[in-house]
Amino acid sequence: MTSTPGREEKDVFAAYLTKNHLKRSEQREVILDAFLRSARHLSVDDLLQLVQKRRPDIGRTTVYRTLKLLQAAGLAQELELQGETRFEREYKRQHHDHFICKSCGAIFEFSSPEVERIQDEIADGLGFVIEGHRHHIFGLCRRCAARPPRDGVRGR
Amino acid sequence: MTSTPGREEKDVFAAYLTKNHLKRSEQREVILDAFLRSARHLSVDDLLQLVQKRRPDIGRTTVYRTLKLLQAAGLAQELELQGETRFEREYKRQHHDHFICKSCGAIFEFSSPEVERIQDEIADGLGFVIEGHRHHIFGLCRRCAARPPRDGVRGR
DNA sequence: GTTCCTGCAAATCCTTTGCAAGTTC
DNA sequence: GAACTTGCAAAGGATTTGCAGGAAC
Repeated sequence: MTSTPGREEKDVFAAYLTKNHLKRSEQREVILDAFLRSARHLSVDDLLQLVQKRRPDIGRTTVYRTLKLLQAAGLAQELELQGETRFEREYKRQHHDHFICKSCGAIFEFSSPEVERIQDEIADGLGFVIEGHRHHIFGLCRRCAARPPRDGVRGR
Repeated sequence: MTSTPGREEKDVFAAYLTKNHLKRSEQREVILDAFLRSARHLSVDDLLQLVQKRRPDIGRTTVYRTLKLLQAAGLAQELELQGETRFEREYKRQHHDHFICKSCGAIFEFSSPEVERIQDEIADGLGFVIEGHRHHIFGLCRRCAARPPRDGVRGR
């Protein structure tokens, strides 16, 4: 019966810290909170900006370090999209993959149990044990496909 | 009727250079040749070493620059595998994706028309125009899955 | 009080760029 | 000779690390 949004993740993080003899801090709380409230797929800079709106004194280094912790705690996942590093929430989220629009930078998520199944079959054939996968499709989203291409437009 | 291995690629490269008012050079030939003879999935360092076996005076910068040309000419493709940048041959190769063994670093290729088809269907549903995709599966290869895990062993 | 955190500056790593000298056309 | 290439050193961008001072336990 969690009520506050992100409550569960915050508990998980607290437990992670305790278990590893680490300490809670104002900074870590602000960073986690910003991460949880944020849109998906943030860059380190995106997150830093969000964080600094509330606490301008929090440094980039701390954001990097906290993101590592969040990953270790299973709350965040790193993504390499078109050469850019991004982070998204991971906790209790269904596995999914990404479409990336090369024109406007929009990111769409999708998932396909069928693809997962085929993957498993192929892996079995090779005797390969799957731990994870990344499946990125890039191209043009509906809007950009409809729109006449404008050079050099590459949003985030 | 090409006979020399890589003959075709070399011709393509020569044509690319001519078409773009670029010049041939000993260095570019050595680098392309090393690239074509090499195993798949080389890092810049791998390639540099191969090249320097024959011509120790060729610099890293030139390898970077030549790889850009090879990509532009459609001969090489860049791959981001587990945070490492690698290059593989692209010319007239069937599209394929990769399994990466996290323990020994081995890379296996696979392809699945079925997965491609499902992808297309999903993209259609979103009105998305696919330009390409990257599908990486990581886990343990047959040998490493059978072997007791040894800490810290992470080959290339 | 001890251990852990934080922010800064400095260090790394990978890749690109400026430039003077050498090559190719 | 004009235009392009090369290798070096320096610059860049992203991320990590050393360290002294500050906070949590």
